[in-house]
Parts: sequence; structure tokens; C-alpha cells
Amino acid sequence: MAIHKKEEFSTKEQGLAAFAKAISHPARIAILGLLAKRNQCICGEIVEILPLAQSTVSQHLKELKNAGLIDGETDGPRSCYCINWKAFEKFNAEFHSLFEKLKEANAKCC
Amino acid sequence: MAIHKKEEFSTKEQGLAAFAKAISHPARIAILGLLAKRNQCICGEIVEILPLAQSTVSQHLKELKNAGLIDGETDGPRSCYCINWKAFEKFNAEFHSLFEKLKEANAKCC
DNA sequence: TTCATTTATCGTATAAAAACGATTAATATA
DNA sequence: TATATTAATCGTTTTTATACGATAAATGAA
Repeated sequence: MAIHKKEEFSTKEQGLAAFAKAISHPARIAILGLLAKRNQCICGEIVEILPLAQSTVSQHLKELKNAGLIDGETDGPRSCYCINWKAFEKFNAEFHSLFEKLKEANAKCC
Repeated sequence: MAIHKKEEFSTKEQGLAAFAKAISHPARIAILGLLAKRNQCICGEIVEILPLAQSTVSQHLKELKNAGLIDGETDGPRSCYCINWKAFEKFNAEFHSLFEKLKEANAKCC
């Protein structure tokens, strides 16, 4: 029980699901919104704005980074993050190809 | 600890995160793809195709329904599901308004 | 060099998700 | 009416996610 079977699905399905999972928490949505607005942010700035502890924010940043949605580089003792728009574009395209095109096909048949 | 703080974020952030969560498992992505392709499906058809037990599929269907992404109605002893395209359109629009517009703003400033 | 600042990581606790088998409820069919 | 079919729900187990405080690591400043 609880043996996860995610590997048994297609690569595309897994990739899209992983992307969705990365943005499946409001804190991570908020972080992405912040980064988009300001172009880049220091970890500390995000901690000041979000209602979460520093360690928790760091954890969310790590997940976004692992998913490839943001890039981070160190700037002295600080860490500077920014959105990886290329990755966003890629996932957006996948999302479209999986649903929008099917929607069109659906509209034609009914 | 583990007191979830999702409520402390904006309604829009929570809504988008909830949508993302609903599609954050490859099984649910696969279900949506199936429904889009066939227009509608009986639960049993989905169980035949997915590598998951009937109870597990039922659970995933329930989550998709709770998120508003699919509709289901009983047809005798069977349950027939289909995609709620309106909900999809709504979330797609929200996704765009949160990121695509910001992306444009971002492109202008840099 | 010592101390302050910043952030990542560790350890831990609790909650939620994922999966299954077994059971129940509802509808068809014999 | 009795039986089979279908799908939802229940109970349980395991894994993963969320959150925090405390600590460690790394850099910059005094």
C-alpha cells in the first residue's frame, strides 16, 4: 500500500503533474508573483513578506528551484532568486498541447 | 507545527494553488486526457486503462470533481464523467492573469 | 580574527496524500 | 425475488508535504 505508481504514467503526464505540484501551494504562487513583479528577490525579502518562517520559505524556494521554475545564485551571504521564464514557457506549452488542443477536437465532434 | 497557513494567502493564490493541486498527479492528468478525448467516460473504463485499483481511481475522480474540473452523473449503476470546460477556462485565465501579464511587464522593464 | 548577518540544512512533529482490500449501496438482470 | 454488476465509501498503511526551531555554513564588517 502507498507504493506510488507515478512512474507508470507517461513522461508528459509526469512532467505536467510535477509542474502543477510545484505551484500547488499558495506560498509558492506568491513567491513566483513576487519574483515576477520585482524581477529578482533576496530570500530575506520574501521572508519579510510571507507569513512563514525563514526555514519554511527556504524549503519552498528549494522546491521551486528543483522543479526548474526559478534560478538562484548567491550574492555574498545572500541568495538571489529569479523566475526561469523558459521553463514557464515550456510548461505552458505542454499544458496547451494537452488540453487546449483536445478542447478544440472536443468542440468539433460535439 | 504543521498548522497549515494556506488561508493567510490571497483568494486568487489559493484558488490557483487548489487547481494546480488537482492536476498535480499523473493519474488525474491521464483521467482528464481520457475525458477530453472521449468526451465522457464511465468510471469502469478509466479503471481498465489506468494501472490503479478501482477504489483509487474513484478517489482521484472525487478529487477532480471536488475541484470542479469534472462533472459526474449516475447512469444506472454506472457513473459517467466529463470535463467541465468552463472551470478549465476560468483557471486558464487566472493563470494567464497572474503570470503572462507579469511576464510582459517583466520584459518591458529589462 | 572575531562577530554579525544571511540562508541552507537538520531534526522533528503533525497533517495530508496515495494506494489497496473489503464492504456497502444502488441498480440491472435472470 | 435472488443474483450479478458497478461504483462509492470505510478502514488501514505508508509515504510525502508542511511547518517550525535550532544549528551550521558562508560571507562581510569591525
